[in-house]
Amino acid sequence: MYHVIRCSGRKGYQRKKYRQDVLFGHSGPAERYKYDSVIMSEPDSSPTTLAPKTNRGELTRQKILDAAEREIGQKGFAEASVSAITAEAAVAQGTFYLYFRNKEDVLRELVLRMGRRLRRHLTLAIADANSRLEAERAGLLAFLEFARANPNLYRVVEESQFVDPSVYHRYYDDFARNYRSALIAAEGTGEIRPGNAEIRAWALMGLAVMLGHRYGIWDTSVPLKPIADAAFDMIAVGLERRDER
Amino acid sequence: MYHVIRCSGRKGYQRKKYRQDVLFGHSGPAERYKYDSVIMSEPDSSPTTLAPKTNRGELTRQKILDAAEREIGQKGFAEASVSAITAEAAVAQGTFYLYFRNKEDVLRELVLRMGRRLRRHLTLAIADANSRLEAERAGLLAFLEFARANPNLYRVVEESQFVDPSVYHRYYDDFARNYRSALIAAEGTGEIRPGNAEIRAWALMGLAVMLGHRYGIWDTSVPLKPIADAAFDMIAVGLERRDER
DNA sequence: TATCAACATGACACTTGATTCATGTATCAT
DNA sequence: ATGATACATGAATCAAGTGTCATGTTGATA
Repeated sequence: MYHVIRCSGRKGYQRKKYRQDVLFGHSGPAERYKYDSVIMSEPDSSPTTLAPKTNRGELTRQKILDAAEREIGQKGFAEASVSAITAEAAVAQGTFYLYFRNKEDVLRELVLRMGRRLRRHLTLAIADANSRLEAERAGLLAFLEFARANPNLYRVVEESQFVDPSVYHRYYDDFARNYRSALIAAEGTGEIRPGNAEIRAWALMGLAVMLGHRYGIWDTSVPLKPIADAAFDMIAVGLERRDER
Repeated sequence: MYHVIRCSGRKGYQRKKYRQDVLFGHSGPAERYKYDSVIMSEPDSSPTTLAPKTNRGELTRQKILDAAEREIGQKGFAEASVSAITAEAAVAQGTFYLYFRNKEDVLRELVLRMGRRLRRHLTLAIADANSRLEAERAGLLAFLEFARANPNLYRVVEESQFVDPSVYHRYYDDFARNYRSALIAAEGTGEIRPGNAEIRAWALMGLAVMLGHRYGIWDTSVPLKPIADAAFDMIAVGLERRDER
């Protein structure tokens, strides 16, 4: 014996404001939702009630994530609606909220995904470089190739800057930290000239990001190898004319 | 003798979709709204009916633009509402639509404003450099200073990428073109090593943009001179260790 | 001081789309 | 089978703004 009334008494419906201060107004602990742990590691350990507990659930979650990557990557965060994402994923709207608290949440997750995939890609590409400079050249090329192959993820990361600056910063900070260490190590072995590794790391990232945008996303026709080589040449040798002698 | 009826018969209300294909669905000529002409020049010559025709109008327009710069710069495009902008500008909501067709329009205008101001700033900063490399160093520092002094405009430009990719591209393309010319000229005089000027230009812009974000916007406390110097050192001399003798 | 563009106002009609929730369906251990 | 738990559904709700328009107000010009 049950009631046939559907969706009548609402209750505390209250739209959350996107971004800024009171990001997730109510739940205190949710604030730390897996950031500190997962960003550098592989497996997903979610402390909230949102993580799927079965294989079926994980599959659905991935379907939604994939759909979101395409939708947000192509239309942008604002234009990509949850309904479009769920339609694309072939699940009901409500299913979305089984795995994500809101649209921001998927975006955050996608930034992490990008971080993991890119890191893996770069690690492989650099694996058999014999020097830092060689790694630099290979890494740059690999980055450009990754950008061209994953324009959606690429855009998602850039857009995260405006949706949740903190993930965006964390994303770059992570890469910067690693980069910096690598440069310092290379200084130590005398492979490169001593210099400010921190600033060099950010400068090199910026260089890669812009070229990735310009030649990976924007202009997808030109071959990437010459681009990487030309940029590498500047990085390695500098603009200054070397005196003949 | 007039009627007291207010706002009754609506009519063809029809929300426009932001961005993409049918950017401004109805009016054909509006499509070309001043892009080709104004982007590089100073004065505002607007072919539509939106341009103010009196001094009073121009003043109001500027008030709105200033308010929009702050609102969009701080809250981001999505969060910045037209009503908040007009409130900040101390004008009525309807006044907004006297000068701009929609929120996108102001953003576009702000990107142009950024372009003009930055160009002027850089031109002045570079004015008395005696070589391309000196100009490079001075320009980089000036850029970082500009970014730190104009965080709102800086963010607006970055966000334009997702609101109207074409203005964003035009913005960078303009700078790239100039930059490229300067590099080619410097090659000609033997001030710098020959190389791919196009790619160098984009690489250098990317480097500046990232450092501007990192040390101009994100971390506003560190002094900028050392940053510019360190980055310049890498640009000029390169990472490669120079063999002694 | 009459006239008329240009400028300004602000209430509100109208959409959009995020989020919730009452209800259903798989799946699996016992 | 039974029950429990996880997963899934999608119609309904409702806050948030955008863009419009009927009506005032300014101020320059004749």
